Amino acid sequence: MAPTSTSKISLPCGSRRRRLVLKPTQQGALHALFQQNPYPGIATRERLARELDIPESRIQVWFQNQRTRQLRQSRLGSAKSQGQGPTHGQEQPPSWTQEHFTKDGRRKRTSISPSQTSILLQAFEKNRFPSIATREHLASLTGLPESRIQVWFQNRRARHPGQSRSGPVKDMEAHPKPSPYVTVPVEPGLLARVPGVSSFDTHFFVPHPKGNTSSNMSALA
DNA sequence: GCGTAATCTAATCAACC
DNA sequence: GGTTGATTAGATTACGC
Repeated sequence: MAPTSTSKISLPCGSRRRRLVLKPTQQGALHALFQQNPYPGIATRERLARELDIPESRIQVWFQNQRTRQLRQSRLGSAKSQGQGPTHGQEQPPSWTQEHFTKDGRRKRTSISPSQTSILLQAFEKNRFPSIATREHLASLTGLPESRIQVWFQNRRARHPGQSRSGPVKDMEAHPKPSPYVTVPVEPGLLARVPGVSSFDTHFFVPHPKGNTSSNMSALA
């Protein structure tokens, strides 16, 4: 896929969490548990977090990525075996579907107070894609875990697409598969007033013109 | 460069009012 | 039943080695 020239501008450092490098022992433990249950619930994830000294949110992400890897491999394997001779056993087809593993419960629903919501809303209005630094700042302001703030922003973006002016999302059908994000430079000063918006956020990381990128900017004014 | 952690969307489940 | 937090698959980005 040819990347369009405007599809991606690299963000200032600090926009993403620093990448975690797992130790071999941690990798081993995660793999072992994955064999038993690729869908660990919150209790298991928290126990692992304590035992391996890895944040629970990183364990959740590891399992997400690992399921993807596993599925991709098994599909690759079965695609090969269609053209080639069948490969007996060894390769576990994804027989581990979710139903078998949902016993271990979900995280308890986090209740977010009106005052916490108000802080998050203010930050959201200024930046729908907060950096890790901003999320952590918001976490300290609200007392909520950073991972819950990340989820809050995800849900919020999904349910409140843009201030999406009046019209329905319509254009861009000309480009069926737009690049998922573009970044838009923003004056740091505009953000300084907002609690929870750090100086890292000198770019707005916005979805590719579902609406209009420039109108997103005008929302700041 | 590769492998993979991090992030995203969209869809869905489920707790709480 | 509506709202909204939690989880999922899948696609993509970008960083550490």
